[in-house]
Amino acid sequence: MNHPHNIIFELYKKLLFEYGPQGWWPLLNDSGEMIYRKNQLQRKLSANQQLEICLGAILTQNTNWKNATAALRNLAENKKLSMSASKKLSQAQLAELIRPAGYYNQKASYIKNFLELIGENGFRSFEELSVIKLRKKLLSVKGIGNETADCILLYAFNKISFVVDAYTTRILTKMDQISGKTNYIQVQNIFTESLERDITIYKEYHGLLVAHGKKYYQKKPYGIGDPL
DNA sequence: CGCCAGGGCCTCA
DNA sequence: TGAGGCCATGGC
Repeated sequence: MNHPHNIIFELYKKLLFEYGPQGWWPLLNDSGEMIYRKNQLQRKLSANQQLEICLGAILTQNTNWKNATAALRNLAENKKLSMSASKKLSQAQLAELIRPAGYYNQKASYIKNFLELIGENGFRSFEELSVIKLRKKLLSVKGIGNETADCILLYAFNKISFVVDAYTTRILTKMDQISGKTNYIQVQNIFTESLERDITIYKEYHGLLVAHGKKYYQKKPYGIGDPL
């Protein structure tokens, strides 16, 4: 296998050494705390957990994860984190529950669109689709763009698709690997072409980039004090 | 007070 | 295709 950007795999190893396994995607426990599953990433998710990941991916769009968590907690406390219960909510009821996540009217609409795609048969009917086909279906939903689709693919459907977020772009820009006009797919390709096709690496790498990004790439100018 | 958070859509070139 | 405006709460 070719590794045109060895620096990408080198960065992964450095981040893993620095921060350790991240256990993404986090899930709510019964006490309403977000749990990162560092030692049981391989365990199969329940349908409700798959749904929680999908809704979390939409709720956290351009939004602090704490705010998205508060919205998910509202849904959980009201027993709405299941396909059947969530589909019974009106868009206005949904918007009220997810209010702390911000953009709540837009996101309520986006979530309704997503639930409509999944339909009555739930996630099972999608699991045999190729990652290409499922990605296209997700992108056809109004409210699901590249990053949200890849989060859902990777973490909810366990399909290999690298997630690129704002931190990823900032970190690679600082490393002179991309420029301001490198688009999403181009950044994603840099990772895909540089890494072995290992879903555990994909899951961990995105979590590690976020951990690193939160520490050094929040304030401008980005990357001040980054030791890597 | 201002800035921004684990984006995406629409409009207009 | 891509730049700019818009969506909104909560933390700091």
